[in-house]
Amino acid sequence: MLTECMQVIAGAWAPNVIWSLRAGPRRFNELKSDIPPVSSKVLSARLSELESRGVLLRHVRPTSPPSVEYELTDLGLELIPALEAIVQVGHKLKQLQGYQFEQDAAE
Amino acid sequence: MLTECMQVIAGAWAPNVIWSLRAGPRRFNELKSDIPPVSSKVLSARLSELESRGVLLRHVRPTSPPSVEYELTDLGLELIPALEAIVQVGHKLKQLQGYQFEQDAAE
DNA sequence: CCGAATCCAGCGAGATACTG
DNA sequence: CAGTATCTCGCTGGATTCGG
Repeated sequence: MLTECMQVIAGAWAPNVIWSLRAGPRRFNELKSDIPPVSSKVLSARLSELESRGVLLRHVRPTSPPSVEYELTDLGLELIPALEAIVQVGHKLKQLQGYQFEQDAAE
Repeated sequence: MLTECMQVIAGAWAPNVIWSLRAGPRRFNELKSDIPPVSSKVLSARLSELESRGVLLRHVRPTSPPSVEYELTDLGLELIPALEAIVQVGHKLKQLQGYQFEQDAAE
């Protein structure tokens, strides 16, 4: 069970995508800006995976230039507290024993 | 921040190890039995990583044959609710839209 | 029983370039 | 703007073997 369920947030930058969407819908290039090291290819792959898993929704607006918005589903929103809990533990580990993390500007 | 904190549960079978230890201390081969597909090498690697990160403790008992127990630290225990939340979402996705998971005997 | 050492293969991520 | 198409490369995990 655990292993399969973990697939929901598997893949590079998947947690970051969910994290970036926690405050509301965002567009492709906004997400790309939120997560500088991610490439278009990988971001695109992750978004389509997360969509097919029911974590997020994709809205295409027939404007010119094209505009696509992504937002979390109700189920996707339920992942936020989980990620927050992990971040909490990470923080405490950092403080308690000076565990070295790499630099990362994003909250 | 998120990215570094996620490192705490990174690596194959790391979440499973934490999951298996949630009910109390377990020995190396018990963990290996709990997580059939994991190899000794990887389990060993993961345990030492998780130990160095402060997620779990390693107790060596000077018996013969050797006996080593692993148990979660307080910080490690804080990860349990996070994993449970993810499992909850996984379950709901499975039910709501018949998303196909692979077979897995473990709870 | 609990690992460490070695070797190897695969997959997935990164870079780059291109399109509607 | 929002992706897709290739290609390469490196890491990580699997299998196996050996040791305290």
